[in-house]
Amino acid sequence: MNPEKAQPLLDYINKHVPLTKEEESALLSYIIFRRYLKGQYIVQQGDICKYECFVLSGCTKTFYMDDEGQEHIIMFSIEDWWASDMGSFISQTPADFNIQCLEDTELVMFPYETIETIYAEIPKLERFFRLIIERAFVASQKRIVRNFSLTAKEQYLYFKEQYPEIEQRIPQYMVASYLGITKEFLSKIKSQLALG
Amino acid sequence: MNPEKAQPLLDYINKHVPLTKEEESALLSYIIFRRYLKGQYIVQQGDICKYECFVLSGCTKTFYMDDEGQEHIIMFSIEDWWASDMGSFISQTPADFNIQCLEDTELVMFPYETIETIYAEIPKLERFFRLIIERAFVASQKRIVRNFSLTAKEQYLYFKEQYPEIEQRIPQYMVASYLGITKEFLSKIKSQLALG
DNA sequence: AAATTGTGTTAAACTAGTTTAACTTTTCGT
DNA sequence: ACGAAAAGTTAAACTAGTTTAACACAATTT
Repeated sequence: MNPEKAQPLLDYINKHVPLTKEEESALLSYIIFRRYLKGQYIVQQGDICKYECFVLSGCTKTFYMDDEGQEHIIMFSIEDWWASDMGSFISQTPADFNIQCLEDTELVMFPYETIETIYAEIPKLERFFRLIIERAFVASQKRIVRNFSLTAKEQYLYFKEQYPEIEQRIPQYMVASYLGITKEFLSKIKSQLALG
Repeated sequence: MNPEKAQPLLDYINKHVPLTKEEESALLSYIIFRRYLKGQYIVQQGDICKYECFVLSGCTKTFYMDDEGQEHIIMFSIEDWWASDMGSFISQTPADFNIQCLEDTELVMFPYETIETIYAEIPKLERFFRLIIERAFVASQKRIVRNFSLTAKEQYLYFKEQYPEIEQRIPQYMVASYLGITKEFLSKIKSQLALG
């Protein structure tokens, strides 16, 4: 892939595991640049997730539809974040999640067919992925803790504080879905906060 | 550490990444065997978590105390599972969680001071930890999904089905805490299930 | 400029799960 | 075997968050 486009990814990787020029160009030969339009799906529930995606620009939501047709947003991904259904990717089984673009989005895609080659040829990247998945796991556990111990209002305030950029870029009903509450209740919370 | 005691760990690792005899004995020189009694703490909230622990026998609970002094159980660990506060371990910051033994428990402990040496000397183990953390992350995400979309009764039935061994070994109020509901409500759910 | 679609608000009726409190049963140390 | 402590049950009053439904206000499309 085009080395210029890949710079934000290389910068991100180099923060965790410094790569040589040779390793960088080896990596570039195994990954793919791709552009999606707002509304397009990167992964659809039931499909096999064939890529782990690093977001260069734009914004995606990862969500699933429950049996009643209700959408539940699991995460948003913006610049320098990852987007994939990891359960589907690592075991090549049908995806639980949809990943859809909320803006025009540019991605670097790590294909499943080349990921083992990448690990074998550039062992530092096996370390890199261990490090970022460790952090993702810790973040996921902390989210479970918040679900248990915070009220909806507290969770909303936490979201605002942690992801102020994201709140600006997405409609409020998606924030509600991410927090696991109804849009009506989030509206109520916001009007309470506006007064007090 | 004593190779005989370590066999369940080696079997577990070999399922993911087959090790040579040399690699096995190198690993054994870096890890520690330890026994804890029922009630003892392996990690205390606020301390630095210095070990990642593999459970050889026994059972632990990982939990935290909220501001109101309420205990919230995050996970149980039995034979062939891991127990640690990964957030604390990987960045050597104060632990969010307590880990306490619910039975007399035997562990293999991977010390923070030797973990980088282990990765450097036995690169397969960097792969091994990547693989198990990937799975842990996927499991954690699935738990978030269940929290969002299942009722308390459904979550209880899921727990029973997934971890029938654990339910036999721990008091019911701890199951309630793990599910994020009160013991009184779990009691009600069970009596409903006993009828219908 | 009108019409449609997507997004946000308000309020009343409702429900899943909590709180409190009194009670029963089981487990455990001596 | 006994008493104390830990674990589990029941039920009534309560509350955080849902549902439904009607309305308001953009933003796009025609």
